[in-house]
Amino acid sequence: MIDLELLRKEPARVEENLGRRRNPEYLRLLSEAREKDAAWRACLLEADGLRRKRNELGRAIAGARTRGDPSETLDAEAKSIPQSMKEVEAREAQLLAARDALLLRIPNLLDDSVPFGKDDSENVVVATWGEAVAGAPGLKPHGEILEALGMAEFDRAHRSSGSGFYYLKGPIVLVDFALQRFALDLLIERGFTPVVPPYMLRRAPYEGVTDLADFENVMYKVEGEDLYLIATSEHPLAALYRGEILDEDRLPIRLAGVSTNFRKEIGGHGVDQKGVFRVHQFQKVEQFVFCRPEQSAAFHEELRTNAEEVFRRLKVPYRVVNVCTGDVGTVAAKKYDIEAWFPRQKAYREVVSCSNCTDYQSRRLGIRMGKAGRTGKVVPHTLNSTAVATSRALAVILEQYQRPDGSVQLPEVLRPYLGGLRELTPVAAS
RNA sequence: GCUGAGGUAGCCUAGCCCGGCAAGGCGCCAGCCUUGAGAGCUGGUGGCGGCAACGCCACGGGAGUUCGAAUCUCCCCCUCAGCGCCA
Repeated sequence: MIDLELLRKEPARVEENLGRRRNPEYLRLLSEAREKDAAWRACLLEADGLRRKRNELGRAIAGARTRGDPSETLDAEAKSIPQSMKEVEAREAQLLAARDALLLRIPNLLDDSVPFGKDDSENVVVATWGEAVAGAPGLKPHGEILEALGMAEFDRAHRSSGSGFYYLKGPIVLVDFALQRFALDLLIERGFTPVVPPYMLRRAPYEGVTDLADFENVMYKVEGEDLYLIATSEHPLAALYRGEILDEDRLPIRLAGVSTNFRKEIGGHGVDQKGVFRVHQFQKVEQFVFCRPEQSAAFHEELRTNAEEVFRRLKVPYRVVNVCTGDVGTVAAKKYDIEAWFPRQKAYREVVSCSNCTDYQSRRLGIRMGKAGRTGKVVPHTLNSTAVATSRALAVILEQYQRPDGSVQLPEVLRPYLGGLRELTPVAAS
């Protein structure tokens, strides 16, 4: 949620910023929210006046009765108030609810450094690492390799659970866990506290962390319960301190979330329909930070550096893009994507998303910061970034490290976590 | 799932039976005192609206009764404890 005070004081600035998202709907929401706010304030004044009168009369009646001198005139006058109050108070509540509902649908304000553009084709490359070398002609898609190795069941998973699901079997499971542990150790070394969060959240906290449209498009809802399966551990981590005042002396808070993530909508189908690149369920180690407002730009770079380090150590070439205004999403003020080089597809594809959400999530979640024992009005900033999503990392490793004979070498950096396993070779079919 | 106890300001608590301006403590801030810190003493302390004077609001949420609800009635939510079930 954007800052209401800012909207009142500098509406032109807010409007200009929202305009950069090139969606006229947002400007409409904005002007409507301003109208409702003004109407609400006028209505509040009116209601306050009535309440004042009621309180004064109430006190007069109580006083008269204490003196043993009840007044019928006062009683009669007091009786006439509730009727008019009912109407005004209903209008006031309705205006406030309408304003807040509008505010919840307005996206975050964009950072000035976000490039202007219509969609992901206009994202701006800000860094590249490693050499993007096209793979040999015989390279197989990662899903085919997994099946050939006997380490995945796609057809059976599609029958048991539907498309977008998979069984991983055998040594590839160890690689999945190794990736998570490798990323987690790297983050712990850099001051992050590992966290296994709830994999389901109630609706109210969930509305604090995400775009309302996600509820229909992205999230799985548990039938008969007020619970949603998490789409990323970012969400329960953001909700961890909902409604609390963070002690500013204990900021920043660096958390490393480890979870399975569930997503209903998984995007278009392409070359790698069979595989783990786009799936309804995957493991991820996530970076999350609560910090002072003035620090968030620096932390955004820190999270990006950590994520880059994961892929450098895996020796997977990548590039970093500054995601443009049309592609940045509702919650983020600025977002970097890291795109790994897939040598068979001869393309860079997204493996990491790294966002500075500024005060948007904190404000929706009612999180403030302050000194111990005092109430804070300052709203802390939140940031999140993938460290590693194993589905995507496995996909790129299976392409990058594939050998002509169909076996797959494993990244050296994972060896401490693999108990002597150095390569993937076919296992007996079952 | 059953039974019980609860939800009051940044935190902890009283008030509820019996309706009439929400009391106290901790913490925090300021002043006094002190070589300094602490202690002690005094005052202050949340949100919203308003240029301001000031007003209103705030007792989990909603509805009702009433001139007036933390307090009475109804519905709902959440937390904790015990029991049950369970990897």
